[in-house]
Amino acid sequence: MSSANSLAVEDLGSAAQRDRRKRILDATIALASQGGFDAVQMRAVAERADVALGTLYRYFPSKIHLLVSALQREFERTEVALRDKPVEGDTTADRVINVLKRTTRGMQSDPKLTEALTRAFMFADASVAAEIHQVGMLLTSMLTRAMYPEGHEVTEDDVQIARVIGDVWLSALVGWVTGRTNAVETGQQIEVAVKLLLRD
Amino acid sequence: MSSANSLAVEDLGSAAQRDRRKRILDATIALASQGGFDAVQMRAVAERADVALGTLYRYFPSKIHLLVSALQREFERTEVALRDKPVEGDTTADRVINVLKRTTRGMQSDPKLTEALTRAFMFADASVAAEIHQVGMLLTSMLTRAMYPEGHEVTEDDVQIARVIGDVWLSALVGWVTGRTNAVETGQQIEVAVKLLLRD
DNA sequence: CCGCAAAGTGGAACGTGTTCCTATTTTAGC
DNA sequence: GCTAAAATAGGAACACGTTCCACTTTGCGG
Repeated sequence: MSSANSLAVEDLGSAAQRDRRKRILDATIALASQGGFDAVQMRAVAERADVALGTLYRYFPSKIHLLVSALQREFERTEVALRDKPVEGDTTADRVINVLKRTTRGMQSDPKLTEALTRAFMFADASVAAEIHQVGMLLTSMLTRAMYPEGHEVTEDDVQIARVIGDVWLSALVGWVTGRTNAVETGQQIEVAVKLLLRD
Repeated sequence: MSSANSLAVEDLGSAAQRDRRKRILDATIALASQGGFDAVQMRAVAERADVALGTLYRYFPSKIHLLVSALQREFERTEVALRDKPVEGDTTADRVINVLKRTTRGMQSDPKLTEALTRAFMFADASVAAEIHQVGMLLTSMLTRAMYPEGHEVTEDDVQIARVIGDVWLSALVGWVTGRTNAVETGQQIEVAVKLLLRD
């Protein structure tokens, strides 16, 4: 189970190792941001991160692991940023829509990067389940936090609704990434779904 | 726009060409069914379809196009089968759930094939937009037909709801394909979403 | 400080998707 | 039926993800 996973930050003992990991993810983001999924080439990442190819594979066992881990780091940063700026909006639906639109806008401001991360996420197979699960939990918790003001209890139903919304958001993102929908339509799609799901 | 698309059946003049196309898609399905996405290797498909590699690429410009076109053909067959057997169920939600569960069961009976087709669908980039769009339309129309008995007018709102349901179904399928959820959970996920979305 | 196990380096090598090129076969128009 | 164009065959070649190996460096327990 754990043999094929990416090395998480907590697993890394020395500062040099944490730094290597950071350099690798930075290089990944930079290349993705510039040329999308195809531009994230393992040799290029290794070179840019000043790391041997074998080392890169020691930290991240595949290109997909690498990109999903990069997504995870970005998402964690987004979540921290959200914690600082509590969500505005009077109703549950409004707050959720605001969170999603803010996040979506952020991603749309760097289309190539979003394309790379989204496609990696969707292409991931069972070996990336652990990393994918992490991202899914982050997304769900971002949404449930938006649904309720501080301290409110979150029921199992709420989690299910959040998951459904997360699913729709992902599908909308995929549609946008693949050029089937534009930014406006993506926003509408999310709004429709949230309003339908949170109309109480 | 059209330069990079797969050759559709309508584009093919001669019977020999239609037959080649069919052989290629048959080979694709067979290989996918047996070994999943990775087993669908272009050389293997070409050999099994008794076609040169160059010819394969002339019919389908990439592995993704090939698999998405195979998905499209399978989906069209599913839709035809559904037309014959009208959906049972008293409420809108029941009918939609039945259609989706029936389709999902069909896919789960051939996990490798489903894995191959689903991953191709999710990995597709902008160059496959046309084929993807076709599949999306098929799915939406399957759902709207399930929502209403014959002849009822379908509003824009209905289409939007159908799209949201389709999104959730796809995400659920991806979760199942990647081993994050099992068959039961997948069914529940769909049921939850449909009940939330069609509760009027 | 030594010695050794773990981690990292540099690069060759392999598999599979994709491209390309040259013959050969099929098709269509006359 | 003949010929030019299009389609197909057969296969070499290339790109990039991935694996592997021999060597060097790092870090740590004694």
